[in-house]
Amino acid sequence: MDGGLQRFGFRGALRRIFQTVLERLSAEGAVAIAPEEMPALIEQVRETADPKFGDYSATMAMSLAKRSGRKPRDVAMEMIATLDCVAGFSELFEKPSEPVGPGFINLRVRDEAIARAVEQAVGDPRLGVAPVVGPQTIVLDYSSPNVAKPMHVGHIRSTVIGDSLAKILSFRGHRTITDNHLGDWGTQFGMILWGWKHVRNEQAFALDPTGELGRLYRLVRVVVDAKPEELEKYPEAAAIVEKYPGVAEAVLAETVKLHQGDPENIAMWERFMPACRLEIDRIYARLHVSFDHTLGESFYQPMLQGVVESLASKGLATQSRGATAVFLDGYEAPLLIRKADGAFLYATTDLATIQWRIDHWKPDRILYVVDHRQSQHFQQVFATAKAWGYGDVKCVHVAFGTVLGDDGRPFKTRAGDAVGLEALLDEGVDRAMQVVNSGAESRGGDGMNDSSRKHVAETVGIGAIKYADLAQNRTTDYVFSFDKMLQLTGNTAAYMQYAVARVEGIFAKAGIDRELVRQAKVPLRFADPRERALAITLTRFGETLEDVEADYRPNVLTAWLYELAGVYSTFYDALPVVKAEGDERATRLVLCDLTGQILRKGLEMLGIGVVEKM
RNA sequence: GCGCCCGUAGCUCAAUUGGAUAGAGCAUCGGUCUUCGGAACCGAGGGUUGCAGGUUCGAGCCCUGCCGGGCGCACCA
Repeated sequence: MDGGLQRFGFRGALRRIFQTVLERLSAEGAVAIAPEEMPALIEQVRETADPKFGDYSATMAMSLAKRSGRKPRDVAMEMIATLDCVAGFSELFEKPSEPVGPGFINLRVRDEAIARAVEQAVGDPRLGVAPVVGPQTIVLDYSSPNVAKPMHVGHIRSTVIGDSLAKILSFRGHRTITDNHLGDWGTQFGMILWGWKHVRNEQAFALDPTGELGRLYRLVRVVVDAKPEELEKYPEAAAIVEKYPGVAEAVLAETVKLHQGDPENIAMWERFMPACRLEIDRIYARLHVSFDHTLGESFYQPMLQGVVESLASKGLATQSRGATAVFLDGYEAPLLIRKADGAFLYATTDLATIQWRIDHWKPDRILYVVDHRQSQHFQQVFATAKAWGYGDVKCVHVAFGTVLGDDGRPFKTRAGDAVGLEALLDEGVDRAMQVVNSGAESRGGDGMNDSSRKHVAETVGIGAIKYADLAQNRTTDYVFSFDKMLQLTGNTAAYMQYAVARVEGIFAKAGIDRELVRQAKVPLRFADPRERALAITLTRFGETLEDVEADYRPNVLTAWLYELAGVYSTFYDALPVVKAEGDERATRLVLCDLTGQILRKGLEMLGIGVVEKM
């Protein structure tokens, strides 16, 4: 017996132990606890803020004491007395003598239990991470670029965060379905259609299809949206306004025709789409991001009429000012699902998408990794879906902030356009190459040839861009800075990639077979506190992933990996590994190997590559 | 006007969702070591968490009111 360690990890096992303790206290009438309160209470078992308090602490005695009118320390004392009686407790933890302060119960994991956990993890494909209790089917909707316009810096967050969450949830044991909900059917396509019909450049299209489509999109958008004074800056657009009065209406009319199946517009759409798809696929390939499905807005087009009719038949949708609208309590503006001119809106598509996903995939959850500016939209869509009868699925808007430039303003080029994603990746790789070269020079050359340097620069450059985004709490805006993200110290991709190369380099350099290290089955002993500190950190990988899922925040994982790298550095700096002997050497080699495996796996789940030499 | 989000060290960010002395990196200053990959390690200074109240054993986190910033609010996505 391992006290449930392999199924739940230390924290999970301890939470179950405390649940038993609380149930017993409740049954004895010491404190009344309703079953539905239990999850929140046992979550009060967590890692200590400071190692001097032990490894885990439980704080629920203090809140429970208040309601039962007893002294917090008395309740804590009673809980401590009960701990012994719970199966598995004494195998894993040392018994605390008494509560600390107002009623903290501090717990220390037995060294032997840590050793067993590390021994088990080092040869385990899951690295000791317990699979989630109660796996679910989770749809992740992310990236979702608009195919009519080039991908820009704004798409990086959704793509990178979504990709990472999918990998993490999947490793946890959930069934994940990733779906790229392409914007391939909206008004922006009406702009391209109108532009193509009136001001196209066939030659340019033949050479660079998406370049020409992008030009048309930008041009027509200016024509439609720009204020008179802005038009002065765009003579070409001004000329079009002059020549074609009523362009705005004409653009919308093209969209309506597309939506109603006009053969000419459909044919153009079908002609343009392949080039648009190739363009974005090239970027995904470079980011190493892929999707299980790419069902764009157009996929749901045949269902939209039915969505509106269904909502109307249930009395949810009504006619208002010529449009079809869903009025919801608590919102001033209704959710519009059909325009007065007959065209459908993205709310309509979003509702059809929920319906389709539920019908075909039966998900427990749908996550939308989308810009925070759309939070009201999603609130209304989710509320409408629920009223419509699709309330069983848990829809979550995983929102994130805006990418800002060094000046704190939204990240734009000097001309005021959004920064193209591809150019951004190129610059990141170029700068990484400079870092790689200067590092090689300072060491007097390192034997890397051009192609391997190129590979390292690509891995480090792309990794830096992704990591900088993932390392930041997604809810806040973030300042994009190449200088910061490419630093070699601190919480950056390069530092983490270097950490992996350094850890794993030990084995190659010393000619040690890692498989033998894993299979040696030598009982681990921790003679030095730095060995123990590293070992217990290694056992918390699963807890970290659990916490990532709780709030869909990859930065929880980056922070923990960085902490692990730091704990490892302290260990490695102070204690010889290869030069050690006997059990000491065996113990330290296992710790190094597992550190390398976990850092590598962690970066993999962030979508970040590693290199052997850098 | 209504609604949502944000305000933490000089700068960029954390803070286990109400827990213990608010932590990192950069920058500044000091120290270690005959390099198992020094792109290292150890340490110091630096904070009235925008302001003022409130709730309680305990508040950066919850409530109220201000100040400052961002975003959204009927036919774009």
